[in-house]
Amino acid sequence: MIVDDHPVVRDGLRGMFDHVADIEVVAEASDGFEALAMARRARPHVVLMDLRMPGLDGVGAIQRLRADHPEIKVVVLTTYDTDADVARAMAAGVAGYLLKDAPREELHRAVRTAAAGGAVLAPSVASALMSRPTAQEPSPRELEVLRLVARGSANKEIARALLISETTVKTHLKHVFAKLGVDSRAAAVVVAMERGLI
Amino acid sequence: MIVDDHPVVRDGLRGMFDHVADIEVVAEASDGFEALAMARRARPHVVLMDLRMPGLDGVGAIQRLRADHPEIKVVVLTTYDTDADVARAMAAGVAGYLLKDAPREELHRAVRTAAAGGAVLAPSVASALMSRPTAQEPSPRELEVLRLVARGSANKEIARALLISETTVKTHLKHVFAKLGVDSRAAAVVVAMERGLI
DNA sequence: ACCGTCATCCTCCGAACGGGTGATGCCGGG
DNA sequence: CCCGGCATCACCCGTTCGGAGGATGACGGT
Repeated sequence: MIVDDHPVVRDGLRGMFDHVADIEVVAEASDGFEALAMARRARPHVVLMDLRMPGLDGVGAIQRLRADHPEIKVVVLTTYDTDADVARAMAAGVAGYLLKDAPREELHRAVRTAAAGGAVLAPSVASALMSRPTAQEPSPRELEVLRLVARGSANKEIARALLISETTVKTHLKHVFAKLGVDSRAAAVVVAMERGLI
Repeated sequence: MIVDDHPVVRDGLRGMFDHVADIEVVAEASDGFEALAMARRARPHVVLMDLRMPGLDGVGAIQRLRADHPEIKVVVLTTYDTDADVARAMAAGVAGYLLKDAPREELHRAVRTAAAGGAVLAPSVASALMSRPTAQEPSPRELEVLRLVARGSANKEIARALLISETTVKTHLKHVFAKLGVDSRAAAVVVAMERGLI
């Protein structure tokens, strides 16, 4: 099954599997909700899933999909390989993570490997997983503060918005700085954006 | 002609025009340089061009393409509609700007319109163009300062790095804030990243 | 029962930031 | 020729940040 919100990509993928004997495209969906509904009926062995989609996004869809149908293998096929995307996909339990610049042979191989119970990772994704031994993720509350910082809010404003004291805001930010390895709010929002945290 | 670095997208686009009588895909390219070489031989009427590509990117390719073959119409087909992307594409003289979530009918229509000398804009792109009457772009020097801010540098460090006084750095930043409509360095880097300025 | 994480709060303080006002020189377009 | 944008610099001043200490309670897992 193919899940992607771009008609162009869906057509391209279907075409790539058109003349492949051992792979059949049994369904297509353009967002997460549609994917769940289609999977229930079509019962695919493997799902090729984009991550960034309107409505229910890829990670949410994967979580529900794997809860409903643990036997279905999910291979992520996306444009981005940011730490946050990769980490969330891995946590959701995917069988593969490929980038959209992959050639058709790699896609064929990935689907077969996944169907056989194996795992497939794009090279850049593999290295992204390696290069984060101490990847400290900010807590939900810390991210909330960070998002307001990204909007240009001062600590005092953030305190008012979140109904906490300014001291607490500063404490949260101190922890965020430590976890992101920076020492200023400007650098923090840049790192957070690059990692897809906000 | 189709220009996109993703094989999946190229296949999808070719498939979309496969059974369309009045449109023929005469060439494909996976980056800007290849696009220039192919255009010279294939002489397409219309080029569907992605913007973000390895090597020579879309805007650079469009500029050279229009210099060499002014009669060729270029329609941008990309995932993003950031101000900077749209503005640069428009400045390069494109006949259309569509997003990759466009349905096939819209693509057909766009190619026909472009071939006939018309212009096609995705709705969100049109509104992006509208919503910037006073879109003040920071000057090169100001962007240089902003990039260092995004690295987390303090004004004093920026001054040392650029061999200017701290006062000058603050002046540049003051102007950047005014142009971006923000009042803090954190918000400035966010806006700059969203607009593709840094 | 204990330890780590999260979330909340406090004080003190120097450095950094952002706003205001003003000035100089250069350049290019009207 | 003059005006506006750019780049450079100065001084003042109030506010904000970020660092360095600490502290408390709640929760969840070992």
